[in-house]
Amino acid sequence: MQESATRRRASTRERLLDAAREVLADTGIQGATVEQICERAGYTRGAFYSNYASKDDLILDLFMREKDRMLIALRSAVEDKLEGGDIGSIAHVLDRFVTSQPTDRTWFLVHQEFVTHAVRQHRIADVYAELWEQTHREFGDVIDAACQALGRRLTIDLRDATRLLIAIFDATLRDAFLGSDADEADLTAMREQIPTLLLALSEPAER
Amino acid sequence: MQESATRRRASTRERLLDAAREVLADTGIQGATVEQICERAGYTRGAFYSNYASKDDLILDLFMREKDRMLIALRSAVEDKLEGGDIGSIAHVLDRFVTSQPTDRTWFLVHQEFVTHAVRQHRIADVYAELWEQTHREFGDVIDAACQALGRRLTIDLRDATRLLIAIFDATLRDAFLGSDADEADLTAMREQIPTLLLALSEPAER
DNA sequence: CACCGTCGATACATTGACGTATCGAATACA
DNA sequence: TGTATTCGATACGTCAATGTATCGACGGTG
Repeated sequence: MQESATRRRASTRERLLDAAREVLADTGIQGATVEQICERAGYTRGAFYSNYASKDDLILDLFMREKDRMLIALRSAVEDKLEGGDIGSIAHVLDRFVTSQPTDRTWFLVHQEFVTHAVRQHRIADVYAELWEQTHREFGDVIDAACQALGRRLTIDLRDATRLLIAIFDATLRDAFLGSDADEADLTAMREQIPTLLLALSEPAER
Repeated sequence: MQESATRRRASTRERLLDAAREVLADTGIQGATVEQICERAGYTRGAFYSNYASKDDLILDLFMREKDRMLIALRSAVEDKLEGGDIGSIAHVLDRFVTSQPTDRTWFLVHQEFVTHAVRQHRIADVYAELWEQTHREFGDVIDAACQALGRRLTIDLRDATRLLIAIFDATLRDAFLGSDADEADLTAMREQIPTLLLALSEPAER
């Protein structure tokens, strides 16, 4: 059977992708060399070229894996938050949702590269577009549900509200890592702002 | 005199920086080669090494020039808008201010590189910090003045409001360039949102 | 247990980017 | 106009990264 062979193959690919993620955060896509990636993964370049045709090939694979992982995490976070039924304050819902997102330096840098690369290359842009659309949908659902649970209705378009919150989230991460060399972003300020903002942008729902 | 000599020198540096800006937008900091930059500037590598010790050296110079240019443009835009005395609606003030900022693809990509680089390298981070702080101050002044002129008072911290608007601005650019390969970002949606947002986040000032 | 195929390591040739050293030309100054 | 200096071009050596080709080892299979 080729099962075991391909399983081994899948395993080394995982290790290569994990290593690529780290190296990429350190030195950027262009700065990362195949050798660095292999070294960190515990392989030599032979293993690499046995699995990927080029660095670009691996990058694309990494992007797709990142996208899938993010969406899975996002979706499970949404389900955790929404299906509990026991929704507390609007602060709690969004707060726990937001803090369930990865906020570490490596993640930020990888996705920063992701965006930049996507703006330049159309092949990547397609992958990103799907991630983007799904993220919007899931995030929008949470906001929507939170408002309903609190008996409020947005005074602006749900889509705009979603974009707004995502924008705040991204800017907060960026500012955090620009301002300090901590490994985790400090989100306390944002966690206070978001509920305030949502209250300001909604009104009691007529019933 | 050495005046003319240094003037010539300054001129080639300008051309090198202009070229670097474009190449950098195309291929990123790491991807850009000294040769590419020189070629686009109409020089050979000899001219480069006569002016800069390394690519990093030039990058730092470019960042400082970009920073200075941005702040000058920002400041003159603020003066234009505020000293007219004839402030129309809140939409007009912020609208004209926001649209006075550069919103082209090259600009976006260069500053995307800028941020990513600053997160990784502390020397760059210092330059960025100054840009960031000044931008905040200028932008905050505009918001403040706009509110006063309209007889409204923010219900949230001015600093938070500023961060909010900048976050929207940045996210709008990013989304625009991710979504299409246009050379100029479409800002119409944002230009409608911002006044709405500011109204929602302020109340009539007691007088 | 022996065979076969896959996977990863090693060695090699090639490319291209870098930085230096040297040369020629343009420009300033007497 | 002659001379000195500065700036940019050319040519070179060096080094690092790439991709390929080959070899050995390990694992599945009859």
